[in-house]
Parts: sequence; C-alpha cells; structure tokens
Amino acid sequence: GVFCVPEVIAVSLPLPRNAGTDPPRAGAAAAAASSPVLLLLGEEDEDEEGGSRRRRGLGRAPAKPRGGAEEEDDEDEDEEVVVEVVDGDDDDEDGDERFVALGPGRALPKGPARGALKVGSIKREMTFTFQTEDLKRDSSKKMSHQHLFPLAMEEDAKTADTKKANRALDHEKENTRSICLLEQKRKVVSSSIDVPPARKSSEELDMDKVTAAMVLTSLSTSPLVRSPPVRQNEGLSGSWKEAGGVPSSSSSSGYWSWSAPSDQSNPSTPSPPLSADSFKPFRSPAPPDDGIDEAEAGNLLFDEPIPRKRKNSMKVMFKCLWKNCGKVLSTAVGIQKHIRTIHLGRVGESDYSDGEEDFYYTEIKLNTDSVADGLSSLAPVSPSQSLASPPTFPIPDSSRTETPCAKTETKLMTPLSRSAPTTLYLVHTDHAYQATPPVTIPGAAKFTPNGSSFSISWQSPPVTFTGIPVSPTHSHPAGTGEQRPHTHTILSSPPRGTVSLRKPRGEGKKCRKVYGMENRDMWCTACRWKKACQRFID
DNA sequence: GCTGCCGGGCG
DNA sequence: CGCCCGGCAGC
Repeated sequence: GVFCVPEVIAVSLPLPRNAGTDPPRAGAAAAAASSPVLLLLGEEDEDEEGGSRRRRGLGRAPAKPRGGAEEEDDEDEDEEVVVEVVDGDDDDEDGDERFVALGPGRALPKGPARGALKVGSIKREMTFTFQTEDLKRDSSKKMSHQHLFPLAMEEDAKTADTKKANRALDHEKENTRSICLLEQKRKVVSSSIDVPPARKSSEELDMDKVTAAMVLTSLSTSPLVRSPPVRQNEGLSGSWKEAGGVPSSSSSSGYWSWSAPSDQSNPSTPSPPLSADSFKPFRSPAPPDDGIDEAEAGNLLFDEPIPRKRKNSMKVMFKCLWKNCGKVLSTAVGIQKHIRTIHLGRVGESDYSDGEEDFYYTEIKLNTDSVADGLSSLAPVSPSQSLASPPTFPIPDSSRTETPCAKTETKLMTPLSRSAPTTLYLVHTDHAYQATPPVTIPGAAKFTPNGSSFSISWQSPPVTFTGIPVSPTHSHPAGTGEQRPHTHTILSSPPRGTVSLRKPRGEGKKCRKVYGMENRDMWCTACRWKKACQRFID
C-alpha cells in the first residue's frame, strides 16, 4: 500500500460527512466508492490516516455534524443522482435499502449490487452468500466481491502481503472491469439518459438486468458459479473475430495496410455504435466521474494493447431491449430469433426477417480473458490480428484448402481458419521476436485480387491460404443495409477446459533445422530465444 | 532423442 | 524489454 497513499487520503477526506450515519465505515466507503481498484491499499492506509480519523470520528460523530462536508459537494451530487434512481425506480427492494445502509452508502457499491439483486431472489441469495464467505484466500473471487461489498474485505488487506496485493490488483482489474464500467454506466444512466419518460423506468429495469447478467457473467469465471442466464461457452468464440466487423471489400485498402495490431474498437471497422461505443449513448452527457478516471474508464473493457497472444478477449453478448425482457444471448442470431419469436410474434416465419429485430437488441462486450485462452492457444498469431477475418457462418470444410490444422480442430478451427490469412500481417508487424532477418524477403505477401486466396512466399514453400469470399451478405441475414457487424458466435464450440493449451506444434522446418546449430546466428530471433519461430511460420 | 516452444528468470 | 534457458510435449 505504498503508491496509492495520496489518492486514498484524498478520497478519504469526505469522511466526516458520513460520520453521522456510519462512522466506522465511512473512510473505507469513500475509498471504495471512488477507486475500487485501490481498495486493498486503501484499507491499509486507513490505519495510518483515516484510521485515527475514524476513531476520532466515532467518538465525536454527533458533535461534529460537518467537518469536511463542503469539500464533498461534487461527490455529493453524484451520490444524489444515484439515490434518486434507487428510490424512484423500484420500491419493492427493501434489501436495497438495507444494503445501502450497511454498505458504503455510495454510488459504486450500490450500482452493481443492486443490479445483482434485481435479477431475482436467487441471485440475491447468491450474492449474500458470497459476502459471508471467507474471502481471504481466493483472490479472484474475492476481487469480484470487493466491488460489490467493499466493506466485506475490511480485514483482508491487513493479511495480504504487498506482493499478493499487487497481483491481486491486477487480477481484480481484469475480473471486475465490466463491473466498474457498468457501475459507471449506471450512474450516467441515472443522471441523463435520453429516453422517453414513459419508458424510462423499464429501460432502467432492463439496464439492471443486464447489469446483473454481466456481473454474473464476470463472476462466472469462478468455477463455483454457474449462473444460468449467461452460459459461458456461448460467447466463447466471439471474442476477437467480431472486432473485424463486416469485411467489406471496399475497405480493403485500409485493411491491408495497417500495421499496428490492435483490437481496441478498431476505427476502421464500420461498426461505431457497437463495440466500445455501445455504451456511448449512456455515457456521453455524463458529468466527469469521480473515482475512476476517464481514461481508465475508457480502457476498462476494450483497451488492452495485446502485444502477444492470449492477452485479451471479448465476450460479446446481445441483450434484448424489449420492455421488461432484458434477455441476454450470446449470438446475434439468437437474439434476433428471440425477438422475432417472443416479442414480434413471428413464429412461423422464423427465417424471414425485415430487420426490425435489430432495433430491439444491443450488443454488449465483456472482457473475459479466460475465454481467450482456449482460442488463442490455437491461433497462430495474436488474436488482435484476426481483425481482417470475416465473421461468417461456419462453412463446410471443403471450401478451405489445406489449412494445416483444419482436420484436427473442426469447430474451433472455424474462426481460426478465417484468421489464417492474418498470419500475413506478421509481415507488416514488427513482431518482438522478428529481428531483422539475415535474409531478405522477396515479396513477402501477396494478396490476390479475387479476394479469396492469398499466397505467402518465403524461403519455405509457399503457403496458400484460401479464405472465404469476402462478402457483406455473409453476416447479415436480415439484410437491412445497416452497418452493424453481426458477430456470429459459434455456439457449438467445445468447452474451453478441454482444449489443449499447447499449440499443435508446427511441422515445417524451422530455423534450427534449416540452418543447424552451428549457424545459430542465422536463426530468427525467436528461434534463438527458443520461442515460436517467426520466420517459418506454419 | 530430437525439436519446437512455453513459461519463467535475469539484467 | 531483450535475452536466455529449463523443461514439456510432439514427432
């Protein structure tokens, strides 16, 4: 708890204001509310600064109605907003009130917690169960809790040594990003969402459900939790391939030329309203947020640069916006079908679609690193590079020629085979391992204009990738020329746990074989470092 | 046993 | 981050 001292102190300043209601917790609450990530450390600091203050406050709380109250005006407003929402939108939740009083009484814990509570009694029960659990050891689970119940870990920080804490913080960041962002979104929603007043309450209710669903989703990374509404495997393959959006041949120039691998809401994709921006409508008019600084908030879900594989992953969910529904599915097709059949009542004509469903669902992205593991283990390159891969339906294997692993992985291979052409991007990418090779590369990669096949020519025999003909019609059955890139998650992906974490191992000759041990200096850097060969990629 | 390369350590 | 290597696993 060294580096965050100033922040925590600053955050703890507003303490006296809460001293009247909840003296012992107030400091921790403030810290928790505005910077959940720092929570662990914040608690430790409490002993230094806020602790004494706290004790003092405890003694003279009644006698000191205001101490730092004036410093807290802005935060006060924040809180006010949320409180208003809590009171206004639902009155049957007594647990909420209790919860708020018990907890930090701040916007942050309230948001997610309430969302979780709203889903139903089952989830509420689950939530509370968590709270009473012994949280000391299991870091991943604990981290999730700390957002929901910051006070539950009051003691935790004391036991954790610094190293653990750091680790835990990292872990926590990933595990609870979605929660943070949701929380933020919630606040914004409460203050200024631009919806018709008649619909507002239901809208918020939907948001609650989605919030809850997402919270549960993030929790579901813990093996203990198998939450019904969102099945984990469903979103499995939707991680990065959807980032590519609809591959339109017209955008090819941009496609082939960019060099920096990044899957953060790629600007070149024709899908602004969906990826990271799917929350924009709720965010934009928001007042500057308190604890979580804006930049980090923006990064919360989508930003990680991903220099290497297995770094980042998105789970894409589709949420039904229909009144009082809020169903969350993992595929666009699924949600469309859901809306068609359930809400639009088009049972018979299941295939027919005029695109109306598109207005009733929205896309949600979740960051789930664990999801990436299964896939990326098979991917030859960083997942971020698969942007160019067209999101399409599974295609018959016959349409692919000799993708090396096509026979071994059938279903999982589908997204990967599509991403196969992206291997070419290594040519443009300055991969860390790709030091300047001693040989020159003659015409490293070629893109044949028919759009369906590539050839890469190197020293090794040319490898030919035959992709799928790029066609926008692929991905949108509805055909409403809207630019929404529908991610077609492949539901049939096998459960992640069974996937071998190790790459199949390339069968081509590598530097070592080609040049021999005696010419080790001619190897590519990766080979020299005993990493995956970057010169003879297979 | 050879080989590719992942995971991790070191500076 | 560059560099190296132990050790695992596929062949």
